[in-house]
Parts: sequence; structure tokens; C-alpha cells
Amino acid sequence: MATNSEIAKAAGVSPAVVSRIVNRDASLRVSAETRARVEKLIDEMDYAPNAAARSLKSSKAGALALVVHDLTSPVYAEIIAGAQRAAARHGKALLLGEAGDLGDGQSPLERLVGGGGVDGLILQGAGTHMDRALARAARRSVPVVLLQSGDAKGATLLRMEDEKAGQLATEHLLALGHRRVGFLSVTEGLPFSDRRAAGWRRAMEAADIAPTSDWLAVAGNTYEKGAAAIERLLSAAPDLTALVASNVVSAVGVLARLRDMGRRVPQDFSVIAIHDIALAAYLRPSLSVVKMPLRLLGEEAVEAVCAEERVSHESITISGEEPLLIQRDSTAPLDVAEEGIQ
Amino acid sequence: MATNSEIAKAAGVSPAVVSRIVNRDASLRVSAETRARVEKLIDEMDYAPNAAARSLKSSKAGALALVVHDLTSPVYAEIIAGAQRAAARHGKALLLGEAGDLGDGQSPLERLVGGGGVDGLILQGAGTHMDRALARAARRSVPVVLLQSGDAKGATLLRMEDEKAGQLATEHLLALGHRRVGFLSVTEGLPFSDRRAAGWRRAMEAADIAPTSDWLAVAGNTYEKGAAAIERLLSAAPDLTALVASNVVSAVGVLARLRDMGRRVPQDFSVIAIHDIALAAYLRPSLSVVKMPLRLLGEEAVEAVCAEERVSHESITISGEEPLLIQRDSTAPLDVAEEGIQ
DNA sequence: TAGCACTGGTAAATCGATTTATCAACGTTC
DNA sequence: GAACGTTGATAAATCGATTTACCAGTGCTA
Repeated sequence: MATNSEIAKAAGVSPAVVSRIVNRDASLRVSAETRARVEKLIDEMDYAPNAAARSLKSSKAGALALVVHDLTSPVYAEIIAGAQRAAARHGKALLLGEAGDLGDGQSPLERLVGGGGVDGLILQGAGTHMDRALARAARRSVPVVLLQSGDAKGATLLRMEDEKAGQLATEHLLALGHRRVGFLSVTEGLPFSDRRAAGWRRAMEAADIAPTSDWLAVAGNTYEKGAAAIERLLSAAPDLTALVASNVVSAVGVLARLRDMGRRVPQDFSVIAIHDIALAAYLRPSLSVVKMPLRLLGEEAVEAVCAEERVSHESITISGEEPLLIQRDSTAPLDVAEEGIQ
Repeated sequence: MATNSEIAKAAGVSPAVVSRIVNRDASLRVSAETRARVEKLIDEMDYAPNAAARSLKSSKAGALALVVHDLTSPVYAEIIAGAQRAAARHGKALLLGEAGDLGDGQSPLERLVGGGGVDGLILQGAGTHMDRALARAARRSVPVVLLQSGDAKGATLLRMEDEKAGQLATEHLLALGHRRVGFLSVTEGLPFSDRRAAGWRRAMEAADIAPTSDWLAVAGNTYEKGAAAIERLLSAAPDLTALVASNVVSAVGVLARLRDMGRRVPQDFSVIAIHDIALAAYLRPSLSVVKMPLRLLGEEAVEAVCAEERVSHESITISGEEPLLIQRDSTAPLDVAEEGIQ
């Protein structure tokens, strides 16, 4: 690849001229002929400024990293879309990464982020080793924004109104006449999942219902684990009639297993999940959800990372959009003739 | 952030020593005390080598870019997983990007890739402007591997046995007794989709069936477009009894719409899709598919990009794993009493 | 003719890490 | 005591782009 000086030499000018032409420096005064000559050579010799050199000189990488722990989850699609849009506004490339489980300080991603290879890090963590290592590595050189959970020391923590979402989902089921409403969390101790569980508990208590501990099960974030979890849950608490699922992917597994078990949704059992993903409308039965402002979360995360004045390391709750109930076919009043049919 | 020379000064040594300690240079001879002193300072002062400087000097970015046109598609999950694994083997970070639609030569992603900000580009294109712009930008500085489609000029093109997959899917339906088998393509002119269609046609011809043009429809790659496509297809050719879907996401939309239309799957209508995604097993009915070696594709792509000697710009078909039929509940022999029931 | 502004540039320092060639000091060996 | 090897380092060039400060020449005015 051609370098700046090669172009300069070929054009008979100094590298400064080439650089300033490439960067559209308005304060540059050159004759029209010189400018044309340089531009022609840039084109012919296929010149593009070296990213490393530019970034070294300017201390700007021109990119942001968004690292999640599971790229396959459709939940991230919206976050990414929002982040993408905001990053474009700031003229930055958005690089997605998936956090492995090493976190030994030697992984290429850690080296990159820790060495200022990106201008900021947005981390959707799951409390793993790698998460912590990555956040630590980044913190010493670039702003870090944590999504939904993590140790906010030296970073900005961005959250959503998870408790309200859990509450809203539960209230919907209660309004349909359900009383024995279970809850599927993601992982024990995962902050946003715990907040949703708190919302569930609060709504239940407000309705004078005291859920016992076997009304709650851990379902992870995969189809498979969701399917296994509903089976465990119903064998521990067979008289549940409805369910709030903290993770929408696991809810899809729940629907499949319920059908396999002969429980009809929604006639025999209602299911609602947190987060609206495109798939939810195309399941049969389609899945009722509480929609959260995921896109906004992605946008705000990028804004926070770009605005970072190395000052405001706080914990912020996204409040631009309220959690929104979207009723589809997986929730309904309990069929009173329930036992007779099937 | 501390720099190399700051550490060196603090430790009373030259920057060379610091660099060689950080990089575990085996040929470095230092006293145990000096080494300990430097390592202590590296730790205390939170030193990490600057990514830009290192990459400038070494001409290695330590990262690969994998750019797809739709990050939300679950089909990429497997490709990404494979690429991730292979990248780790090569000590490179894998950065995912989504190609927007600009391609004006000014997008941050183009600048990054064109300026050698990554060591290689793997591009899963859709024939857009941006695809071409990105490939062009990258080609002048780093190796490029195209997945499944694209203009291989100056790049390596990696393909899968799409025709065989299309054929296998069709033969499965024929073996079940179906004769009027439709096909849903992704986009007109998209190479891999066309190859799958060719496989369908070949299998049909081998069975002495001549599909008419209204047995084929374009279904895109979203739930919504799949749903719309099956409706169009069945109004144009109502007597079809089975379908091969080139894109598995659109197939999910197909299943939903079929149920809404009162066509029972598989009793009245069979559906099979190309690519096995985790969701397929958790739909009800679960979705029969032809599994393709997506993970292998991801791995091979990384290998190709890393091995690239600026020589072998060819077109390679992945042949490590054969397309594999996975029969689930969405395909079955046609119910002979079809008209009587429902 | 001095003074001044404008045009069309250039020189050179700088960003931070890497790496090769070199070297001083000290002990060993013959 | 001369030659040599070893240990424990260092000096300085280099990667490529950016940017500030400066400058030579030309034309214009007072």
C-alpha cells in the first residue's frame, strides 16, 4: 500500500499537503492544479491513511467496542441497532465482540481494549471472569459503560427499569385472573434478573399473594434451559397457571416444552416474557411480552461513552421510554372448564 | 495511561528493557532484580502497550473483521462461533461489524479496514453498495475472504455445497411422496440462493417433475417477508403440498402464516429449510432442515485470511462436512385423508 | 521604497513501541 | 597480561500521519 510520503514524492509536494487534502483541511491553501494532481495520485495509487499511524498521532481509534457475552441472543439485536446508529452519528465504527471466558490478561481483545485500540468500551456482562478482566483493562485507558449489571467502580452503569417491567408483566397476568404466577429468572444473582424478580414479588404482594420459593426457577438464557426449567418448575409447583419469564429466549423453550407436556397455551397456562424480539410475533401461539427500550439503551450507551469526561461515573437508569405491555396469544384468562377439555 | 518510557524512567532502565519484558522476549538477559522492579512498576502504574503504536511498528493489528449484512440472523451465530474459535487460535481478536448501506468511502468502517486497522476482512455480503466498497477498501491493504457470494476479484471466495443442500432437501420431500414442491429463494440473483434453487430444480427434474415459474417465490430473510411470501406463493400455486425454504428465518414466518391460514403442518403441508439453527428444534412443529457446515465455514474463513500469501485468490468450496438432513416434525407424508379432517 | 498582506506552500517535531546492533564491565583462561 | 566470553544492558532508527509554526515570493498600497 502506498504511504503518504510516497504520494507526496510522486506529486512533488510535501507530506503535509497530502495529509491536509485527505483530511479536507479548510485552512489549507493550494492551487487548483496541485490539488488535482494530488487527488489523482491518491486515487491511482490507491492511498488510504494508515489507521495505526493516524490513531497513534491523534489518540483516537475511530471505533467503539460493544462486547456482549452471547452474540446469538436476539435480545442484542435491538441494542446493537441503537448503538450502531449512535456510533454513526459520532463518526465511529462499532465493533462487536463476544467475551470468551479466559480473562487471563493475554486475550487479544483485552490487549486491544487495554491499549486504547478503541475509543471506548460498552460491556454487557454476565459477571464472568472475562467481563471483569475486560472492564479492568479498558478502564485504565478508555471510558467504560456497563449495561444492566456489573461493578460500576470507575465506569458508568446504564440500567433499565427492570423492576417496573417485572411488575407490569405480573400485573397483566393478575388482571387476567391468575393468582398462582411463577417466575423464571436468568441466573441467581444477576442484577437485572433480580430486579425483575423484585417487580414480580412486589406485584404479587400488592395482590395479597405470597409466592413460595418453589414458584421461582432459574432458566438461563437458552431454549434448552428454558424447556428444562419449566419442567422442573411445574413438577415442584404443579398448580401454577401462569409464568413471567425474565429471558425471552428461555420463554421460547418454555412454550415448546409446555406443548410437549400437553399443557395448552393460553387455555391452560399463560406465559409472558421480558423483551420484545421479532420472533415473538411469529411463534404460534405468539408470545406476549413487556417491551423494554433496548434500542434506546444502545444509543444511550454510545452517547455516554463518547461524552465521557472522565467524571460522571454514575449509575443511570434509562427513562426515555416506559416498559410497554404487548399482549399476544400466550396470555389469556384461565379456561374455567379447564379440566373437562383436551 | 502510562507509556513505555515512563515505566522505563521510573525503573531506571531503557524502554527496550520494558518492551522486551512485556513481550516475553526470551533473548533478553536481565538480572532478576531488574526484571522484578520493572514488572512491579508495570503493575503499579497500570501499563499496557499502546495498540496503535504497536500496530504501527509491527504492521499487525491483532484483529480480524467479520462483516455481515444482518447481525441479527441466527444463521450467523454458528459462523461467528467457528470464526471466533479459529481467530483465538491465531491470537487475533475477532471484531464483528454490520455493513450499513452507505459505502461512500467515508464510513468509519471503510476507513478502518482500508487503512489496515485489521489484519484481514471476512465479508458476508448481500451484493450491496457497501459490500463492494468495503471489499475494495480492504483489498488494497489486507486479505479479503468473501463468504458465499461476491466478486472474487482479488479476494478468496468461500462457498458451501448449496446445490447439494437444495437437492437433498427436495429429495427428502419427494421421498415422502410429495410431487408439487415449491421453493422460496432469498433474493433474485443472490448466488448461494440461486445455487440452492438449482439443486431443487435438479432433484425435481430427476423425478420427472417440471416446476413452473409460479412454484418459486422470493422470501427475503425475515420472518415477515417469509410470511408474506408463502401467502403469495399459495395464491399463485394453491396445489403445492411442500416447500423448500432457502432461508431458515423466513421459514419460521412461513410456519406461522400457514397456521394462520389453517394449513396444518405437516399433515397438509410440509416445510423444510436450509441451515440448522437452535430455534428450529424449539418451534412447534419443530422444523426439518438441511444442516450446513456453518461453523466450519467460519473457521475456514479465518484460516484463509490468516494464511493468505497474497497469491491464492480462488474460489473454494468447503468440503469438510456434507450437508446433512435433519428430519423433524415439519415434514411428513401427505395425509391421504387430507380433505376429510380439520 | 518601506511596509504589509496574501498565496502557496514546507520543515520538523511528535505520537509510543519495537528491535538490531553495539557496548562497558567483569571474570576466565592460557 | 592479552585475548575472549558472558552478563546486563542501551542507543537510535523506524513505522506513517498529523500539525504548528514558519517562510519565500509576489503584488499592492502609502
